[in-house]
Amino acid sequence: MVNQELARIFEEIADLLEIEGADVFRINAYRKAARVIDELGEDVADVAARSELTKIPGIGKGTAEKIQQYLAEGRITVHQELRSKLPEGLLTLLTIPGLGPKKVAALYKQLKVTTIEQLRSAIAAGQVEKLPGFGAKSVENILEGIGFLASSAGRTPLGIAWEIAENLVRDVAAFPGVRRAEAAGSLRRGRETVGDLDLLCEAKNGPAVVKAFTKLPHAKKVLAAGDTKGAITVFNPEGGEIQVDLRVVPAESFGAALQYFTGSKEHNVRLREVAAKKGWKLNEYGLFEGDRMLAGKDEAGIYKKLGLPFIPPEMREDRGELAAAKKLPKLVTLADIRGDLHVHTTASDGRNTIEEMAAAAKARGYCYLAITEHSKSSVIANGLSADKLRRHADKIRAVSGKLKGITLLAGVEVDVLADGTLDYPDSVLAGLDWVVASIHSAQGQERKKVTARTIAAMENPHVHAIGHPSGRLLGKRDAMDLDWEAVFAAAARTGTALEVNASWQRLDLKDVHVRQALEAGCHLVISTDAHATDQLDQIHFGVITARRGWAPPDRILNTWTIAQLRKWITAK
DNA sequence: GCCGTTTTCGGCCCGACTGTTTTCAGTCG
Repeated sequence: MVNQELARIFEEIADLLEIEGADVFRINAYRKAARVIDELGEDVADVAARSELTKIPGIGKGTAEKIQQYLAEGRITVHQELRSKLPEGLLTLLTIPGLGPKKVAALYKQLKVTTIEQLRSAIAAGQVEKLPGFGAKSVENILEGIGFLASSAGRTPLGIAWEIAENLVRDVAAFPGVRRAEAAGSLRRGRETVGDLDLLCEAKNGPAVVKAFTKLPHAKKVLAAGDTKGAITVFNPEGGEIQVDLRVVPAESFGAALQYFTGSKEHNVRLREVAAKKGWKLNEYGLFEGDRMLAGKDEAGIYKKLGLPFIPPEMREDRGELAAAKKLPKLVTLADIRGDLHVHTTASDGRNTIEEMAAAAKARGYCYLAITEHSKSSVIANGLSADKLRRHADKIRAVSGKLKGITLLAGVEVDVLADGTLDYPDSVLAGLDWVVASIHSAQGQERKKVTARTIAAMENPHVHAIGHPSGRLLGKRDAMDLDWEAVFAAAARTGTALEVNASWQRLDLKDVHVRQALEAGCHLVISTDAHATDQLDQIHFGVITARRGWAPPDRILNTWTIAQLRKWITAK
């Protein structure tokens, strides 16, 4: 948790320095430090204990000292000095769309405005409009920005954003003159939440397409409408509105634009550095040597020309993908998945029967499906008694015997109880083909306890995988305070797979933990935890998350044949 | 403030749109 606190403080230092008008590169260095600490797989205190802080890319002597000061004293001098100079409210003003550091500084210095309320009053009194650099229109925009802030849900979960984007891409593709349309941005990279949607389309007449875009019936507001770019907001089921940007580009630049707008911003900066070293320039129109275009029609051509392999969107996070370019792993794809090893039926809290789930899995082309109901302590989820579970297993096997082309595994999702014991005795678990162990209760226990529980479950020879290992629910419930290094080491040692739960509400393990687990030698299983046939589709989000953790197919159990899978189960 | 198959100093990615401006600053991605 200290990682996130430190990241927030570094971000705050960057924001405050920006208001002060400090050197941009110094500001960016703090932002970079914030990001790498936030994404660091392990506890920054452990890295500090090994005196390896400056080995983290983006952490130099200065930030390392500040991290050490924070670990020792719980404060950072520069941060405190900035906070005593600038009121806290300025950071809130900075979150208003359209209001940046320069304008916030002007509002503070000239009108003593430090809160949104004071800003409203100053606007009402006509003071803001008179400030140099402000005017009637900017005042209007600030008021709209305040309104957007109040109605915005913040970042939107990938699963929700995906559906909105699919519909909009279809709309845009249908505009006259549009040859193709695609979603870019963090959605294409598969980030677990997205801030806004970035769409891209190929067309000759930019202004006409932008006009059609801003006239979409579900456009709530029009934020911008230029010759090649439009921005609107649309209804967001998560609450409020979500911003959607559209860029219109010609065919010869489509790949460059797709690359550019897919980001991440940090990945693009690295890529431009590679281009600059060769004396070239890379922008959203293409890769150029002087005026001569070297690439831009498609993304792959740009990477190739720069001497790099095609880097999949999920890897473009500036997490070492350029440095590793010579030996990038071959990432798992949706087509590699041969089965789902965590689903429920009406026997516990699912909505479909064994037969229905099996038919849906077969329709997806799966070779196997594990039915894993809840265990008896999960009363709310209608968990099964040991007797009911035995009879259910018999039924699963009976149904499996009648099916052609797909094998059903009689499994269970057994609760790991608060004391680390499992919800069924070994004798019951021994009679099953596949056992997922999950924590559903006492998730707020201290680190030592939740870690010991998880490890105890893995040490049971009948447990084959740990379900949704962190227990988080995106935006709703925090992850358990696990000692991840200990968990990964135990998973590798005991030969227990860790689940990448594909439900977009969970995405658990998350991307950085997937990568860390793989480095520790763990095996993974991508499962939907589907409670209905249509939820089997969510496997897609699990695959994306695994790809973001650089997962190759051979380390993911459910890309294997059933024979390989059974061999691995027996080995445990 | 970081970083180094050119460097321990001098770089650090690039462009669109808007609004307030008479040529550009601020914001955003």
